[in-house]
Formats: sequence, C-alpha cells, structure tokens
Amino acid sequence: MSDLLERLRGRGWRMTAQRRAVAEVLDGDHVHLTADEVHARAAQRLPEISRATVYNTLGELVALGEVKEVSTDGRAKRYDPNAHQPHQHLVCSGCGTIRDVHPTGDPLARLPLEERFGFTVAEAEVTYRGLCPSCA
Amino acid sequence: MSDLLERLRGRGWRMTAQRRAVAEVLDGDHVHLTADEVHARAAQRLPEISRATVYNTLGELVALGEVKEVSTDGRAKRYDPNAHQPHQHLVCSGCGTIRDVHPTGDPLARLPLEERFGFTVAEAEVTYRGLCPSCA
DNA sequence: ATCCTACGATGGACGGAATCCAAGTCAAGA
DNA sequence: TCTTGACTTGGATTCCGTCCATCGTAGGAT
Repeated sequence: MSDLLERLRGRGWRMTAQRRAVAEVLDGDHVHLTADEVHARAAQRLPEISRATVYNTLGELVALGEVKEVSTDGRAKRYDPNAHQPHQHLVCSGCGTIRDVHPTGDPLARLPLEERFGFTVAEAEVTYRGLCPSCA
Repeated sequence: MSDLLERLRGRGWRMTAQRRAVAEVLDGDHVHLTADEVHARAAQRLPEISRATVYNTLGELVALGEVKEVSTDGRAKRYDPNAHQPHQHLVCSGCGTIRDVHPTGDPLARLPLEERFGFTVAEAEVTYRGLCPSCA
C-alpha cells in the first residue's frame, strides 16, 4: 500500500470506504483495467459499491493526475495507474493486450510550429501497434 | 480520389445507390466526419438511407483500407478519407475537431528494440491533443 | 463524545454510439 | 426478363457512461 491514499488525503480528499476500495484496486498490479473491472474488484471488498461511485472516483483520480485514461478503439476506456512516469502504449492487434513502453525523446517536439495551426498543443499520445510473440 | 468508385467496383463491390452516396460524401473535402454526419450528408442525396447502411458501408471501406477510423475519447468515431497518405492527428480537447498533421521523423524509430518485448511492431499512431484557436 | 452539515454514495433512469436481426428489396449475371 | 444472393431497412438491443433525487456519513465544530 503506497502513499497514494496519503497523497489523496493531503489534497483534501474526504476518505470514504468506497474511495479507499477503488484506490486500492488501482494501487495493485500495473494492469490496465476497465471501469467495470475496477468495479468488480472493488466489489470484492465492498459488495455494495455502485458503478456510479466507481465512475466518479475514477474521474476524480484522473483529474488529480493520479491515473490516466487510455481509450482503446470503441471499447471501454481503460485506467492506467502508472501516471507518474511518462510512457506510451504498445498494443497487440491480435489479443489486445497493452504494455507500457518508453520511447526515446519527446514526441511533442516532433510537431513543427507550422503544423500546429494555432492550437495550444498539450500532449502527444503514441500508440504502437503490432503482434505480440504469441500472436505472431 | 474520384476513382474511388472505380476501385471499389474493381474489387467486386456491388454498386448500390446507398454505397455510392456514402462513397461520394467521403470523396469530397478532407474533413473527418462522424458516422452521423456522413449519414446526414448522404441523406441529402438519398433521403431514405438508413444509419445501419452507413455504418455497414463505412465498416467495409475501413476493411478495404480506403478510409481510416479515428477514435476520439468518448465521442463518436470519425472517418478519415485520407487513407493513402501517412499522417497523424491533432485533436481539439474542446470541440473534438481533428486536423491532419505531419510530424518530422519516423515515430516507429523512437521505440528501441528492448522496449518492443518481442512484438512485431507494425505502426505508430500519434495523437496530439490541445485546444484549437476558438476553444482556447 | 456528540452533533451538524456539506460532501459523497446510491441505483435507476437516461443518453449517445454502434450493432444486431428478420424481413423486404434490388443489382447484375444468366 | 428472371433469379438469386447480396444489400438495405428500421426497430430493438447492447454497451458505456452520465445524470439525478435521495439517502448516508466523514470529519470539523462544539
């Protein structure tokens, strides 16, 4: 149990059993769970927890920068607890598994000013697609 | 791109008024329309065209590689008729509009071998996020 | 320790996007 | 022109996620 709960408390989070359950689920393995999967795991500890609460809590964690959202083509969003280390994703086109990867350099720097069209560009998200060893 | 219909016919596509209407919508400006927008524009020519047909046809065009799907967080997918020229996307977090952009260098080259975990990496998709001039 | 109250939780209704399905229609080869 | 299987239709359905009115409770105040 890391200091995630401590950080949240320090930011004025009102600590409830539900929020603790969700935070503890995400604090575990570095997998990329959907909101429903988070709900299922949280419900093992706290059977009455509602889906709405899980969505609310995930949204708050994202807003606080403790968790990142990963949107995978049309399916349910996934939530990535590895938010403090910048990284990108490698997705297997066969089975859909996601791995965190760390490309070199800053992808933002690759977009020249004249290609920004007046946008205030905040981030660059890179998704590598391919086949994992077992699907190849 | 006006030979799109020819290419499709050459691939054994049965040419119907509905498919022609959808293909002609995409053959126009290089904007990134949602399925509903494609439906609305196709319906100007062919008032009774159904949403299901638009979805079917878009799916077929994607499978044929004539159109690319662009999934933008939580919003409706957009369809990119510019499928033959490699490019990346700049997305406005405010209104969802998408622009094609051309970063320098090859994003694939930035993923070191030891970060590929045995995957056969086929492509890198980069999404730049920010605010467009009117949303800023 | 107890009280208060504003913030959080609940779950059912709701909404948008996309898919499914059974029935009707029609393009195009014979 | 006929035939047939591919295509179209629109309504129902699923999947994800949000909204909302109501109830519960964490934690500061007393």
